[in-house]
Amino acid sequence: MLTIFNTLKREKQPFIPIEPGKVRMYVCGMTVYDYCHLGHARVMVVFDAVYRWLKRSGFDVTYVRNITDIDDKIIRRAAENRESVTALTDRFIAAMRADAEALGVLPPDHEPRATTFVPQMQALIAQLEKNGLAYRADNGDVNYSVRKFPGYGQLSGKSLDELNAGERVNINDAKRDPLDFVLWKRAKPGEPSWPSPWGEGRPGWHIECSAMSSRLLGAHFDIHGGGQDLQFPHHENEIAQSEGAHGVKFVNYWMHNGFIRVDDEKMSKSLGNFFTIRDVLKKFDPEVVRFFILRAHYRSPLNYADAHLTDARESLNTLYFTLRDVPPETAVIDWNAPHAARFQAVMNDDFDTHAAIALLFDLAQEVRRRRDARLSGQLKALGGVLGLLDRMPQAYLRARTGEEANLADAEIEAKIAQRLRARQSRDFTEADRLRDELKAAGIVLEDGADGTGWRRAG
RNA sequence: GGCGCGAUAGCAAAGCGGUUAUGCACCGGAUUGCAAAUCCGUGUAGGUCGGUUCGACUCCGGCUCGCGCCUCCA
Repeated sequence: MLTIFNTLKREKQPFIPIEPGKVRMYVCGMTVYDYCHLGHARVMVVFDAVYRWLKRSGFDVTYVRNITDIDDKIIRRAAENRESVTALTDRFIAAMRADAEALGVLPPDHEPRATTFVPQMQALIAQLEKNGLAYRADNGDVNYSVRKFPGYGQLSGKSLDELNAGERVNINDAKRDPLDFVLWKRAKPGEPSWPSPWGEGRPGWHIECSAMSSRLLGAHFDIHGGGQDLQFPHHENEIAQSEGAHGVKFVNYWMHNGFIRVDDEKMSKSLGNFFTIRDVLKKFDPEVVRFFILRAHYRSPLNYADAHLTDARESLNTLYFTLRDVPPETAVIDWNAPHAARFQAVMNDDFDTHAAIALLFDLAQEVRRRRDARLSGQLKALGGVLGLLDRMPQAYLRARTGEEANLADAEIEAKIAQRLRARQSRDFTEADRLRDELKAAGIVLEDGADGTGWRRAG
């Protein structure tokens, strides 16, 4: 039985799909005005693991991860770059997909772009207006009236009065309540805009997700995910919009992943302390990054540092050493076998990939001790459930990471052959010198019964 | 100011009212020409002060420190 920690209830609950056997899941994706950073990597990888596990559990899953391709920052960045909004967003969408693919993130079933759902957003705004929840402000914007929606604050556990008491709420005369948010923004000269009953303009950010989710998944669906920072106000606003317009419950299970941190602070664009995925991939194998993310609990904060990635790399190496030394026989999972049964139990406990990976290490040690090729197949297959250990061990261990200068395979083989001759004539000084020379170049040699193997230290 | 989360060994990071978490690093031994990988073995925990309990890292409360949200942010 699968349980999910539901942010709305602040506790783990048994997962009961709306329609038996089917899961409809929506995750807030990226605003595409720059390259994705590790925080974005975490959302993609965490919910990829959720998506994979739901499918593996036999559910027919429809997974939607949206793309915000119109907003203030996009418009500003396009102007700075002297390129069109479309050229900018197309470029960064392509980059995002390349990053996702590198990290082993499966494409969602739908990746809707906000700009292709403007009519649906307008229909939703019209419905909100009809339901008395939206009003036209003096500045030409259409705003949502949070006071008119009774459940406002249920997700974030905040009451409107508590929020209003806060010191940091912006004062905006056009809003009846400081927490009212924009549904439709009146166009400024030179900005992209769409005609509407409220004049030329563009959609507010929050309405995008309500429109895309209801169109692709229905007014009421199972799981909605995203980063913790979206809990308030974005997800709170989505609830207000969707429930306010459709009059039915919006989402059954809300899931939020923890932040990536740098020096114990949130990694974010506004703080400027972010590392892009592609920068990190210059130094580390993408599978190491995926492993690094999945071995933490998805709701915990995760500190980023090169030393921690190095730690993750050494750790993942151990699993690949096991697969290298005890080649897997078959990769079919026997879910009744002890490790697989426990793996299933921990994954069913709110997608505990951390515990699942700990189990992989228990299993790996047993594989090595018993040199059991069938058990090794279990290891590879269970890793595969998490999107790990899919490569041939040698390919992983010899993979060149990023841009670092490194010896060509042929040069390495030549040095090894040279060292072999030295060893055969028992010139160990020369042999060790050659080995040290390779080691300095990041190549580790391993003398075995059937010759000398090598790998990159990474 | 309001609301919420956390504090675990050298580092990273989990679950759990009583029984080895796990990984990396370290130390001793085996193996190896020496290494690498592997195996065997040892050690290092639970911020602080109280409470509940036969028993608390685990439950409750105070304190200290750190973090997040309240503003665009995954």
